Amino acid sequence: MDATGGIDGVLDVRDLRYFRAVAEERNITRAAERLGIAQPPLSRAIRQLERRLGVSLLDRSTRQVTPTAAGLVLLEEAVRVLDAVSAAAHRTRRAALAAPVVVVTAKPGVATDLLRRTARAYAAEPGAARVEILVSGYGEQGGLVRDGRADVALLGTGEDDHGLDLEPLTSEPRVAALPAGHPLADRSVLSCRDLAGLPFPHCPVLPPHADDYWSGRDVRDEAVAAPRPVVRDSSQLLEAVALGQAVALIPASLAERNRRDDIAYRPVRDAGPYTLAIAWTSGSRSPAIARFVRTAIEVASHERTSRAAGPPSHAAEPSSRVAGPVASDQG
Amino acid sequence: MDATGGIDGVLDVRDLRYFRAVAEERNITRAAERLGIAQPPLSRAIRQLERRLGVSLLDRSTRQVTPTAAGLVLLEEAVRVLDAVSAAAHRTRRAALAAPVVVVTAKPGVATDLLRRTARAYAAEPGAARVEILVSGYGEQGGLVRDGRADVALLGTGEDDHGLDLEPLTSEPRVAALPAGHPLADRSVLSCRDLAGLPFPHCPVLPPHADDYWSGRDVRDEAVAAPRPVVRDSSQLLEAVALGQAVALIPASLAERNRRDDIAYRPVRDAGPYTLAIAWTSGSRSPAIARFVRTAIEVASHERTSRAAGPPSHAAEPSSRVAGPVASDQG
DNA sequence: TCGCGTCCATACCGTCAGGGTATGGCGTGA
DNA sequence: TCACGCCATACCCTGACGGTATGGACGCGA
Repeated sequence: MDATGGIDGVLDVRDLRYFRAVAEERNITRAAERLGIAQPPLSRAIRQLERRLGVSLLDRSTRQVTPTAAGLVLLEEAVRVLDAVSAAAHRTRRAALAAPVVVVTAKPGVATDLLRRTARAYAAEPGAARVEILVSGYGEQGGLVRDGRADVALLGTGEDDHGLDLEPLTSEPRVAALPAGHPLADRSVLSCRDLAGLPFPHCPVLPPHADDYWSGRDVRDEAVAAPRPVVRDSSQLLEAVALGQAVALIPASLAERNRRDDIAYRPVRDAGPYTLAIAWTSGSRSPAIARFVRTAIEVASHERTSRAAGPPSHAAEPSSRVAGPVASDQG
Repeated sequence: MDATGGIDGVLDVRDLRYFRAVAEERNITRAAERLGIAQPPLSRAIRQLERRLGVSLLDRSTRQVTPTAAGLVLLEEAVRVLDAVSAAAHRTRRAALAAPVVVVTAKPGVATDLLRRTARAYAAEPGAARVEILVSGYGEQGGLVRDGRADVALLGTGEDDHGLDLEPLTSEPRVAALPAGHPLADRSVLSCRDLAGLPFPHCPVLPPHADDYWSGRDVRDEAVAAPRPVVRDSSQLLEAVALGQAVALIPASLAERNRRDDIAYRPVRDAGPYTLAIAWTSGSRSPAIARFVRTAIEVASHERTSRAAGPPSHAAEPSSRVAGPVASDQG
């Protein structure tokens, strides 16, 4: 039970920070300067880590180090741990504040209206915590909740929602945004096949495989040779489209609010809808968060029923997921 | 940016292990011997942790230490982190094995049949990983997946499933198990109200509030003065009932397989069903796990359709949850 | 009320892990 | 073939962490 190593002390936050840097940079020297330490201690730390785990984590060819299969697993787990550690510090500090605070976030443009209305409705409830709204860029929401900087986020389902509990709020069709002169703009309706291979924008904070969010499908298999512009919010996205650098699948409401001559919006027959959901830390036991989530669901449901003129396909089905915020809410 | 403290190095696995022990034991001396260190270093470590976080974590009355509100938050987060760290080590080591392995677990009695059939169907698929079946006691399944000792678990929904992705497989009614001579055994059908205040068994590995699993409702509010027998598996549970120490809500199939004179089973009108689900690490990207989950869903669905004589309420609705195992399965 | 026991905090000390600097080895590309 | 880039090894030093000894506060029982 010692040669193979117990599980208790083999991994440390420091080890995981170090290994993450190396596995991501694929270069020990660069990783060392990213970490602010010298290269030799980092080399040694990684080797010690491999010895303690009894597992080879890196293939060390002379020009670069590449993670082994086990190394890739550890990288994924390391991100999870580091998020959890950061969350622990953030949430503990927030819990120590004199007045309770709920930090909510959403990307600007798509979801901030709903978020503001929810925050207002929540603030009107008796015993509500102070609400702090954090504006964030594309694809940042999931990370903000996971590492504890935010308690609750509004994000599109499938965006970056693993490890979070979520409840759908609203759903709307997605349309293709094309540069005005684009050949496809001549057609009145498109399908996902038409869009294959076109340059979809790239969101810098998401892992590469998450890019299927913008394309409505999985782009991992395809050799995406086309240069992919980097965007951080909807105005950058639309600008990239207008300049002919990209096409994108965007929520219909975003298109409606941004009618312009240099962009053509076209329905896409088989594109999945854009579903906006509220997300929070999986298994959170905070009454304030549970209360806020419930308020958001109510606000969204009221808005659906009040503007009942809209097509019924715009309504999100309530999730059948069993786990909700489990806090009993008598505070 | 230094007085308030950054987030980077304030928390360490060691700190969280230490704090967890203290917060759970509510006694530094006992926590120290549980950790296998002397008391003074532990005292110092906790104080340093408080200083680094800038947060008071413990109320130190003279006879015992009790966690503050922030301390309770940190305790919850610490458990999460420690599970994730343990999972990182376990999964990395498992990923380094020559032949890929999927470790699956279920409690004995209720779910092992389905698990075995799923394992057999999975093993027949091309390129399947080796399946290792881990038997576990009541309420252990969630923890086993969270800390990485298992990859996949079959468990009842609501049991201990936070932080896991899950997909319902089968659903069946729950019945009350009563000692043969119990007054309620005279009635042919019961309701949850009848059972309020009765001694439901206690599962040692679950946190106290999770006991509502056995009672079908939330027992946190009630002053449960009745002594609660501790059970670890279904035979212990039934024994406790037969001895008159407990009553329990159990899946109907378990009752059918354990007909005996000293226990009376009675339907409970408003008790929620027992839903068996397959659970895996939220956001897991392993093709083998995704494949196993899919096989389990197919096996369960085949069994539902094949014995179509059963009442339709026994069929679990497929979850509308968007996130499934995200791996593209071409391996 | 006194004394004892329990429990947490402080003081002091030794060890070793972790970080820094210097340097070597190796492969690649010009 | 030379120079550069990159990783590994050798060596030193600082400081963090754990142990022992001890003090102080509070509660309880005689």
